[in-house]
Amino acid sequence: MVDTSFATYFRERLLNWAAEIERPMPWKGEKDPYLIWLSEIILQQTRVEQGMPYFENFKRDYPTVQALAEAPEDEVMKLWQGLGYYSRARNLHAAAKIVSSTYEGKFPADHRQLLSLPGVGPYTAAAIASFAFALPYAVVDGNVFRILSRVLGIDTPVDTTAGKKEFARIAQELLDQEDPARYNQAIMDFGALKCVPRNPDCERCPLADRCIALRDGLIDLLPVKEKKLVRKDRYFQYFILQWKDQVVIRKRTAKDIWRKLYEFPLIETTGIEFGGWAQSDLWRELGLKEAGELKRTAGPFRQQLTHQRIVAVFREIELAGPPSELPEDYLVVDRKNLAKFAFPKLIDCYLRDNSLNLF
DNA sequence: AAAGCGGGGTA
DNA sequence: TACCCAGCTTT
Repeated sequence: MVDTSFATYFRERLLNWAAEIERPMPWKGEKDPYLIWLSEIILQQTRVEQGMPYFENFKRDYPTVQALAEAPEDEVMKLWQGLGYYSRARNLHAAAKIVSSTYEGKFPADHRQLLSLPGVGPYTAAAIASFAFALPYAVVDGNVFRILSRVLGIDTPVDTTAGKKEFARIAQELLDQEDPARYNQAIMDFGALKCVPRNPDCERCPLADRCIALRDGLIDLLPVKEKKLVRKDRYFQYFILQWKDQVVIRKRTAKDIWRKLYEFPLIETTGIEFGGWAQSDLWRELGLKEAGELKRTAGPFRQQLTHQRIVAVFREIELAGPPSELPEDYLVVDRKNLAKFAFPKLIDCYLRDNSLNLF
């Protein structure tokens, strides 16, 4: 249980601080639940500056949830291109369809129903409930974990079930019931501007006089995370199979990175041994008797993802004519239409480098 | 409970 | 390089 007098102190200092600062954002003070939801999905694990242009683009192309629901999935993926965590785009589209049909285009003013939408978890449900409907649900995001663990000196790992539960309970107790939206906005602004991950501004912190971590010299040790990142290396060889102005691409459908984005035919190897590709099964699957004539190899390109390091080369190959077999998910497109498809950053970089003069 | 999922900013 | 960001879903 959080001490009542501490809760009062915390709220008051936080709200007073927030009243003094400015942090303009396109969705701040927004009342349309659709736009609030849209901004929250975009901002999941994404810094505000990075998400801002995407919010504007989605708002422009899909002014209403119905417009988004009616859009083709590939179009939504294309607009999301470059933002990462593409399941967000897929869930965004799916949720738009649900709201459009089941809820007649209106987001439910109910925390539990919000939580049931695909892509809406505890944080996002609380954000929509408070910002759109003034309901008393405290947001718990990375900022909140950091602030509460420091001020209260809690070393329970935040990336465990017990940690999530404990911090959620405390956050809910601290919430200002009078104006949940203002409070939620304030605590996230505070985490983003004042109680930042490294070198926080403790000298001018309104909570410094009661901050346990500051008193005990634990600022750099909190919050505690238990799991450490494991990173794996992957080696991709992409084949740009061309004849005239036609090129083969395919949609990624497996449960893997970049699902529902497009790429070129791919051979993945377990190591840097990039030879032997001419004998790959890929050519047989495409109904090609031989690998074709290699015109150029570009790369290696590297991309660092959170959990994977990708090393990729791009081999440009001239075919005499179209492949006789195109497996499911493969398609032939005109070179000038490539820009209509959503590609991972890695491939987008390659395409830009070559400014579409593939040969 | 643990793993998987992007891309970019910062120290 | 390592960590973090207005986290969620699947296994």
